[in-house]
Amino acid sequence: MRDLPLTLLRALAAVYETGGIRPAGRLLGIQHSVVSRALRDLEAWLEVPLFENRDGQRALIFSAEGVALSKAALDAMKNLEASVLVTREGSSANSVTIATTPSFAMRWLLPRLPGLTETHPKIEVSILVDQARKSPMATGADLNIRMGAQPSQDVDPIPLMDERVFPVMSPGLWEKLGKPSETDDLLDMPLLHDRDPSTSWGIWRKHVGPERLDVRKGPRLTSSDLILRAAEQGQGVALARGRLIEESVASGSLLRPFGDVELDLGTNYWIIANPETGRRRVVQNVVGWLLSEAQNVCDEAPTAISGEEQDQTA
Amino acid sequence: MRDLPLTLLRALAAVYETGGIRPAGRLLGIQHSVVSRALRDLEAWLEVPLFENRDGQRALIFSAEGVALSKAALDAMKNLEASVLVTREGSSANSVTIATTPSFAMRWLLPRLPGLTETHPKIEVSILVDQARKSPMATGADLNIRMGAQPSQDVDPIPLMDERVFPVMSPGLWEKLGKPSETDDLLDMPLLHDRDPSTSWGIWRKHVGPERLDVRKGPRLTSSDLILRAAEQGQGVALARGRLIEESVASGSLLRPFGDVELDLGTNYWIIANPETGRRRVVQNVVGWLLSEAQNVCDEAPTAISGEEQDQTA
DNA sequence: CGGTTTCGGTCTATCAAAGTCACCATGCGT
DNA sequence: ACGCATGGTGACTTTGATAGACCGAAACCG
Repeated sequence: MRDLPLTLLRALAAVYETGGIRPAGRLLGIQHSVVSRALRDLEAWLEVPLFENRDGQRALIFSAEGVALSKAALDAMKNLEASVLVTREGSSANSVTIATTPSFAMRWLLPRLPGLTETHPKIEVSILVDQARKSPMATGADLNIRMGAQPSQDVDPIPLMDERVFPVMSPGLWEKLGKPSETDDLLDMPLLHDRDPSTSWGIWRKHVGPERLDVRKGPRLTSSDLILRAAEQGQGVALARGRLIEESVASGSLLRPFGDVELDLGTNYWIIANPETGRRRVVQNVVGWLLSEAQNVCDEAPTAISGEEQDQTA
Repeated sequence: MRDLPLTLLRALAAVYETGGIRPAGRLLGIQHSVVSRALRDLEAWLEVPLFENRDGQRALIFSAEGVALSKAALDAMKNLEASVLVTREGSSANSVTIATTPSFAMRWLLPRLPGLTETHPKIEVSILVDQARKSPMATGADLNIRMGAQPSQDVDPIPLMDERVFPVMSPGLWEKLGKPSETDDLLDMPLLHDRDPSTSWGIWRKHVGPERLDVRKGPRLTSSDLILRAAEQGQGVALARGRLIEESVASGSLLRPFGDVELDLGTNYWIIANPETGRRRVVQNVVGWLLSEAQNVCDEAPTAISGEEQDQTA
């Protein structure tokens, strides 16, 4: 611990994140020469080459060790960053920090936040977006919302809501492709792929078909949110989580070419409360609100919307 | 990321780990004054108090935020440290890094390592001890050995071996207590408790009894290894994992007061291979060796020991 | 009670690490 | 050919981490 060259590792993390030395310098707000020197010093200190072509003039290539260490360094930096944020914002008695994935935060949580402010005006919510590469509570957030099958480990998760997936595409692309309406038409469509295994075309093909579907063709993006954006821009068909695209379907930026054909994932969203802070009153209030929000949309109940907004929607 | 005061956070982590400013200074190999200033600067930068009694002269008390941030900082430092170690040692083609818990490394893996060196002389094994607070492969180790129920998440674990737990104690304590032999005698014994839920007396009472057993009395130690050491020193009865105390029972430093009464946990040790490096030949060799070692002791076969050592044991 | 050791806080001066700046060669689009 | 991106390098500057000495307070011990 005492000898860890933290600044050098930070530089490495920045290089890994941005993919270059000058961009890393910009990210860190320092000169690129410092980053360059940092990499050299780090390699000298480790006595292990982190790059393949350190001498060449063109874009650098990470070695296997370089990738591994960079990932770890970036991870550590992100963790620290998140923890610092939580420490800063979580000091108030009425503040609740929720950690979740970018896509869920963007597509489900953020649109509903105003409702929480109305119900509990005093609660200050901080949303912490992470990649869930750490164990659930490592960030120190009060609540953690995770997607996927039940996390079996030590924690006991609260089921938030179920999920189903189905293909979606932009209206523009739909018309361009001749308004397809049968799942067999997927064969001729550009597919958009996700890293999330529960929204993989392989599962869809297995349960719905068509069997001849080639699940390898098409671009493979790293974030569900990116996938949906690509779909909205008409770049292809995405297998979407129903919960995350309610708004896009309602506003017409995405449509379901195959009607109600969908694949049920069962309960797929879980709340994991921080064992240390999760029992606080405010936190429990937020949990209750989350559960009620999930209910509202799960069972129809468009009439269950609180009165104020009806003027605008009407 | 660019503004993270890494050295200050490292100082905080050291203070958290050692419990004091001067000790932290010793740990880091710097003056205590530096640590003191670091804490002050960090609090000023965060605008959040990390300690209750920063002005007082006596041992400092962490605030809630202080504990949370310190944990995160220490965690990040440990991760970085481990990754650096892996990067340094893992650069050879014949090196395999195994990450596991302190107790498993100490009680099962280390004693068997010489055998691996005999079977595969060229393989260089590095053992990385961690606390598993991170997601399985965050350290970059080639193999990860975990205890507990099957880790359901994205990874697909290889079952290593099963486990059973039973009470053990030192021969000295056993005689002192009048050589008890019935599980009901547990009522009058000092119990040693573990953080590991699968070796908690609560589970034992539920499946074996006695029902009146008070599972709260007795010291609560943080590491399985500590528990076993305490038991060997006659400080009480520990609920031990059978796999980890074979040597102690064989050498007579621990005994099983209740004979064969035990609680089966089923498959409880898992190997998780690093998806990036786990397919390397050497790594697969080590996996094979681990599995065969687990077999050797699982089904009797004391005769399966390779010949050399029989002289000494006879 | 005084002696000793430990604790943490604070101050100043110092020195190396981290950073700025300027310049170079290279490759890639136009 | 030109502009603009990429990295690499060397000389200079600044700032932050650090050593070292000193202080007061508390605990321990005879």
